[in-house]
Amino acid sequence: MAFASSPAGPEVAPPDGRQRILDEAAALFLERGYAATSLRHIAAAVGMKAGSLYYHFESKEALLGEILRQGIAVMVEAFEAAEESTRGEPARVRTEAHVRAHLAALFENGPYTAAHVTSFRTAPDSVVAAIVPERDAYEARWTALLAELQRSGELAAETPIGLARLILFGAMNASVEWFDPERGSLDDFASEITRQFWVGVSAR
Amino acid sequence: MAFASSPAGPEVAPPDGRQRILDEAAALFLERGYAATSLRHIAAAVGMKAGSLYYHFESKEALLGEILRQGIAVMVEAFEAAEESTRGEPARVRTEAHVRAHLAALFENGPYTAAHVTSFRTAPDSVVAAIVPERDAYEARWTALLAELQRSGELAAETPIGLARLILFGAMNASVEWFDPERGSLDDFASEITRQFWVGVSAR
DNA sequence: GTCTATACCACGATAGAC
DNA sequence: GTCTATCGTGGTATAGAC
Repeated sequence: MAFASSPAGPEVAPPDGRQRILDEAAALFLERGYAATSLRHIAAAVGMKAGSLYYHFESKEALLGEILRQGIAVMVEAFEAAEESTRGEPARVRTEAHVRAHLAALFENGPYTAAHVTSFRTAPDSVVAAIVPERDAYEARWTALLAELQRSGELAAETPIGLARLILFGAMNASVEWFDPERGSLDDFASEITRQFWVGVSAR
Repeated sequence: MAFASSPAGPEVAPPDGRQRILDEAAALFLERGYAATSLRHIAAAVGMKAGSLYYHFESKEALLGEILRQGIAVMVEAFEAAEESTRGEPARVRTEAHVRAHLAALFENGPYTAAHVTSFRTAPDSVVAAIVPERDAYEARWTALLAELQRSGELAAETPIGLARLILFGAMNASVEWFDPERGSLDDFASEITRQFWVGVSAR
């Protein structure tokens, strides 16, 4: 309804052409994996023939590269929004906001971030090499956040930041394998993962 | 040396035939993914031709199925060893032993468990269906362990067991993407992941 | 138990019409 | 911007010699 009754704005128009292909390809890469998804399959999902894809992308690898990059962009955007909305808040509140933002990137803002997380490890070397710097930059933001919380004395001084980030990322990213946003609340999930990360599971 | 100087026993002999193929295939599936690994590639790693693989396996999918099953078997064995060696110990000690056992399955007992973890999500439906019961059984053991620790009052009563298990599994399994057993100590890693799971990262 | 040879198919990619 | 048609390659799988 919003689309039919509102003037055609770039933010509500259904994606077409290039972006439409990326949307369908990201969803298929997420569901079946990059290597198992053929260009004919992607083209069929978009409603065109395989050869036509080459008007928009120079190769299947280039298509994957673009998806991986957009997956990072979505994460970075979510991170920055969490930064701004929680400046000056206590460490645990900020952490939960960032966890919620990362989960939103995985489950609420299109298939790009989830496709990135599931496809990165086995992506062709040349594709990986091109996006490693952007990935590192995102990870560095998290490391900086945790270091800041540690400096403020709210995060335990003995906790190794690098390992803590990897453990938290692991817990969050692995949820693409089992979390279904239709059946569970992302807010509740973000809250619980933050609670376990922050104070653990022991009775005290 | 152990091999050359000791009588040929089944436990030290290098694998041959069927198991040798499984070893190489599991390593390749782990490294490059199932769909991206061809039978010709596997055969070359073993030192034979692709057609010869069909003497040992009826299809590529059957080969994957066997690898996924062995991946579970390795986890189950490690779990049971941890059970027996820590009966009656405090909750945190038992938890750490089981975390260490799961990590050993991932990094020290061949590529089967790691290949399972990385290949399961995008494995063909028929292959997945056949091993789901065994997977569920392994997960049920962990759920039972955590429930027992909760009944004993050492694990917080308000912690949802199912979610705690998924978060812990996520943190452990995701480490196949970054942990290198040649560079880091698995004992230290198991200890730190258990500490974070158990008491969290907050300064208190 | 492994080989050679090959069938058959789907893949990524290109050329040129429209 | 999408189509049809096709190229060359490499995929899984099979048959039969050794």
